Amino acid sequence: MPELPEVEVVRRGLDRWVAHRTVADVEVLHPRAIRRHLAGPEDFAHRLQGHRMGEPGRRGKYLWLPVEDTGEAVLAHLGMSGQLLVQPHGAPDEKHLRIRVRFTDALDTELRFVDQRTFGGLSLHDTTPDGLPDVIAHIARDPLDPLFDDEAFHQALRRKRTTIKRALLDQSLISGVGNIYADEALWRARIHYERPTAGFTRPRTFELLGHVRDVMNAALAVGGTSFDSLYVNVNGESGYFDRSLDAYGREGLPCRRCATPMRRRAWTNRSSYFCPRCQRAPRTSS
DNA sequence: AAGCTCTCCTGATGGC
DNA sequence: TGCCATCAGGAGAGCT
Repeated sequence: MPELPEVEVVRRGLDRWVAHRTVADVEVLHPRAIRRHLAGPEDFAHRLQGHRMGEPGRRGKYLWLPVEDTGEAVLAHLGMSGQLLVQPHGAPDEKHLRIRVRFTDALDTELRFVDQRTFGGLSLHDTTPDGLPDVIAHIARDPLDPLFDDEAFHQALRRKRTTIKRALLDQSLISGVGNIYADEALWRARIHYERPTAGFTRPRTFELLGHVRDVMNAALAVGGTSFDSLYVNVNGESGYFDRSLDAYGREGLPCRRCATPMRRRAWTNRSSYFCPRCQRAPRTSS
């Protein structure tokens, strides 16, 4: 599941293989992949044709390619299973190929959006003066953004009447964190996912943010190492980081700190993985 | 009105 | 073997 580190690896791939190329034509093979572009597939293709792509940006799990001369940007979200692949023209179509972008240059590669579960998609939007696509103005800065405000995040936690994992997944408070990295950071910080945010002390918040950044940087270090290999990491896979996970998916396996069997709990139509000894439940929850 | 639940989608997997 | 249920989950719509 692509979260911030995986999306950042994709952004680097786009920067290397797609930036500064001019679009020749766009083929939309599945309408759902373009549903956030309300004007439809023909409009999407027409607005890109003949225009040069700028350098890709990212905020949280969103990434975008500016269109150099129109003030618009192609916004991409990978959803659960989306991939952006740079492939040779002759490569066979992937089973779940949704959108193909060809370029005018002589490089023998095209950009492909492939997505099995079609939660992701591409769309075109105007950009705000700071270059952000206008539809993601509500998405908070992510923890790897130098302008992320730790103190403001702490104050927001104090104001909320919710629990910490919900807050970590709330993209308007902090972006880029999904189910996997939330569980990983909480395990590292020894915090139970149902702990109320209102009781967080400043040191506790700052420590948690440190763990969020550490686990994301560790994933980037692994997934980002080979992004210059054309067909490997331009695609949103997390590289080999899944071998390094301490919490996610480890139900029944010994906690890497205290050897207590890890647990999985149903939580908001998904799962939370945690160590029942290192991450004690708050009194209010059972 | 903030906070929570529901829904979209497809393929892998497991039970009977 | 076939059929149905379950699970994976990001994010926004919609409900309370």
